[in-house]
Amino acid sequence: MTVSRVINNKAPIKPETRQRVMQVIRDLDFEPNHIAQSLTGSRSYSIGVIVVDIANPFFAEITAGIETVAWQHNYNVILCNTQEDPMRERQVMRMLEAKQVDGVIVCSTRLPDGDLPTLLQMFPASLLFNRDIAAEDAIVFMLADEAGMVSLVKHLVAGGRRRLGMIAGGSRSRSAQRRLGSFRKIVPDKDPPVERIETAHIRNGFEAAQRLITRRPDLEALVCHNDLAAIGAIQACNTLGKRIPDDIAIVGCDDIPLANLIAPKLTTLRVDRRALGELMVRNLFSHIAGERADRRHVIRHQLVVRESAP
Amino acid sequence: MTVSRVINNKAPIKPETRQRVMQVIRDLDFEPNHIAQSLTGSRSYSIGVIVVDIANPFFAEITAGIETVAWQHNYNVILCNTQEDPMRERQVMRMLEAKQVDGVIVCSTRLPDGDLPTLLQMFPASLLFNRDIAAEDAIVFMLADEAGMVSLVKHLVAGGRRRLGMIAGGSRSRSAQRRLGSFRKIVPDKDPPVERIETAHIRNGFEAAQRLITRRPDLEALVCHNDLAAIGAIQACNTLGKRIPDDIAIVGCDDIPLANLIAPKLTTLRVDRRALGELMVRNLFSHIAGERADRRHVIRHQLVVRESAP
DNA sequence: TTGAAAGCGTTACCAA
DNA sequence: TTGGTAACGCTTTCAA
Repeated sequence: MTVSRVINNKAPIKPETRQRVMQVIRDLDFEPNHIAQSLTGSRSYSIGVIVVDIANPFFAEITAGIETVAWQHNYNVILCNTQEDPMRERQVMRMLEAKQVDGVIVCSTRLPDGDLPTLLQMFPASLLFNRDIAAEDAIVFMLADEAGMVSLVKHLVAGGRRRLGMIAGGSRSRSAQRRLGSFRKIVPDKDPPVERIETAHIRNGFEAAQRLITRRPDLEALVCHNDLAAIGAIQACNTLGKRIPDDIAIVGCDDIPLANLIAPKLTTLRVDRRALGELMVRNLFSHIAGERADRRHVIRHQLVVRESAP
Repeated sequence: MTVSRVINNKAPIKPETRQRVMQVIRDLDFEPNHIAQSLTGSRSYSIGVIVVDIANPFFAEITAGIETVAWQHNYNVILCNTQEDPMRERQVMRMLEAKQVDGVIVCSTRLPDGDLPTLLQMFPASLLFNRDIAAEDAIVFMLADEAGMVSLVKHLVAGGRRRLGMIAGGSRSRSAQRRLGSFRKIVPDKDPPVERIETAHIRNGFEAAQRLITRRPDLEALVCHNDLAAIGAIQACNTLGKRIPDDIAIVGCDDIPLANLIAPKLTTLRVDRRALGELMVRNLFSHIAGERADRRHVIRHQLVVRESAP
């Protein structure tokens, strides 16, 4: 008991006793058993991080940020990769409950709206990234997709470009819906040409751009769902003999490393993933600590102007 | 007790009792408490994965492989990012011990040889990736850097190239030492030109290649420590007016996504990171299960021939 | 200021 | 085939 008090820095302890205990702890190389600590019901000092794909650099960097801060708070991270499988996500949550985690961060959940509240309330605290839902106590972090699109289009229009087209993302992706919706709303043209691609990869971006430009050779700019699609679009322009940015401007989203390496360098939107991860855990922890902070957070992209749309 | 037996599928249980218990478990939505299970001393059903940088796609993909198989075995992964800090690595291990993990996988440890055995023996099972050490019970997975270099050089020589140079990695990196050593040993030239770069990034590769080519304009091929350096070298060749692969061939290592996107596409060495991760946990698990499998494993790269050195 | 007793949810062991 | 009891290593509560 006395030892427990020393370890947890709890009064009252006579300074001399404390010293003596500390010495023995050192001598014995004693490390308190977290498992037993958790069992007594207080804290497990671990949080669950659920991501759809840890091999995706976007989530890997967020996770890196999360882990850094978690470690500073003496917490560890139980990493769960769902591989986009809602079933798996559900199982993972049950497992995290059994492991008594003090909180979860769920990135881009694939679970239906209806299931989320019930599942999340198994945890003392929960945070959803990239999924807006009116869950009772969940913290929500959203990317400001609409605002990002606004800054992109404003930048293009300010550069004197009027006829814009878009290569939009998959119809089931919510962020794709938000970006496309916002694009349609603010673009000068009332009925802008749009091509949807189910997966936003280079190949699809290439083909979509070819179709778009062939259909509307007078396009002055192409807004792409993400950088990969934009890189495909750049290749399509090369193939079709369109000069970038003189004939047509190209913008993407994400600022992947390649965006700054390709020629021409890509104008795009960036969000500091690592900082985002750090911010999210901090929020989760203050929630765990019972502080009632804001529950809804909107993270804005930063416009990165490069050669493809100066 | 009876419930425990049902959960763990242990005899003897009357089938009818089993059914009755199962039903109640379903009705109550009962999930056994892993924490308590761990405390009784059996298994914690979690393993620690220690990586120097989870934001590095190389480790992120290995981790993805590990997580997949761990999940199949009902295990979870406690992810620890050491950020190349040996101190942190030591602390992380103590923490994992306190968490009673059943095993650890340590990727590219930065700890000195002397400390490793003591630290690793805290765990029921341990696996080292990319660090060869004669630790008692640790499993060791090594990349066959030497063999990879051999296949690279053989390929270049078979293409009729004799005068090879190398952009080698940092002097403190063991894999850089192995690759450079192997290069020197098998290259036709007895004293080949070599430039070392401390961090193998594009910028450094660019500069090193410029120096190398300026010093030895007759070079027929450049072997680079990794793909990033190789991409820098490609840019340097463009700057200096050297045509690839006609004037000079370039090869890298790693097969990062960019290697297949850049022009010319890069000839390089690949290792299937995800499969490697899966292989490693499988090994760890059979070790945990007490099966005495091989303890030392060498993973060979695969030569990927592309345009930069056909 | 210290420590004895009870309890956290499970499993090992043994008795019924 | 079943279930009572002790034990895992800690913290909470209460008494000394």
